[in-house]
Amino acid sequence: MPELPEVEVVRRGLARWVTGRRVEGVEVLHPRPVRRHLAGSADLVARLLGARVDDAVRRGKYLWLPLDTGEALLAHLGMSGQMLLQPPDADDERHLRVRVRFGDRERELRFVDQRMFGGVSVVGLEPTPDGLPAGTGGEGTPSEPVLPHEVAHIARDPLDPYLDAAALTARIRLRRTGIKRALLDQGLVSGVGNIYADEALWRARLHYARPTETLNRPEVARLLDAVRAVMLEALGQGGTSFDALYIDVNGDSGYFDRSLAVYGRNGQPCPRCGSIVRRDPFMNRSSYTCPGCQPRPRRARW
DNA sequence: CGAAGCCCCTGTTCGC
DNA sequence: TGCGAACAGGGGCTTC
Repeated sequence: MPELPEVEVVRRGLARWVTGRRVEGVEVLHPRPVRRHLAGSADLVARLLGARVDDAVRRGKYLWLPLDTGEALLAHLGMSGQMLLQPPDADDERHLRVRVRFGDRERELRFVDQRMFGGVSVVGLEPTPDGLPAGTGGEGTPSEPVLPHEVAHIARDPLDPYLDAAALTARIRLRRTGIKRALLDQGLVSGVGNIYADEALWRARLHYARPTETLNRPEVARLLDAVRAVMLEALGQGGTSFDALYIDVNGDSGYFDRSLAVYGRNGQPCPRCGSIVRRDPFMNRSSYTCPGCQPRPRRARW
């Protein structure tokens, strides 16, 4: 799925366009992507009609549009979700699931999702436990200190200015698991998926199966710096796109895939030491490592 | 509480 | 060419 940088690219595109616009029409074309809206699609439509969008906010891979009704349109892109801003006369996409029309008729918001792991719902907002802004919003302005209940269990992400890095480091070191599993745990730190986990581990020269309790504080700090750095670089290049499944609100691909050191580069040389990158099965997925830079620890855990 | 496995979907690619 | 298996960037839920 799109990970943090890709979702942030989408958030920025939405913030620029939909903020201040009022919903005039909503069409749900498939029930599955609205399954998390338990009251049903008719209720979802009713709550959106006439509402004005006030912002676009993101925490980790979750994205929501606060409305002037006090609720928010919550979205998760899952593995293949897209938020597109299209001219209303553009042909419907093959996997178009939800359409939101605005008063001005210039563009409409389309939720497109092939695999339908993602979805949208209309949710209430509640105060953040710490009273701090919930995540990344606006045009450089902090978001309001409220977030959807559905996002309350999601930790702050590496690009969140209010992330407590010292506390996160301590929590990681208290875990009893492999470091990559910890990185992928959205309740510990959010926004990191398979691609950026592998890239950050490579940059920090750590193997994915390093037991968390064997990492010292500087090692964890180095890893978190690497996560931040790789995400910022990806953001600067519009995110990572392997195919047409991840694109921004205008349908354009990012090009960070050209900068990936190990992810998806099985059999190719490590850009740092030349060793051949390997792919290992990991949690029903894959992990890519450089055997030279990231030797497997004697005591491995995953 | 934390850790780990299962499952939800569709489409493409790969190997036989 | 045909077909089944493997695989694809996630996360909620259940169980232990």
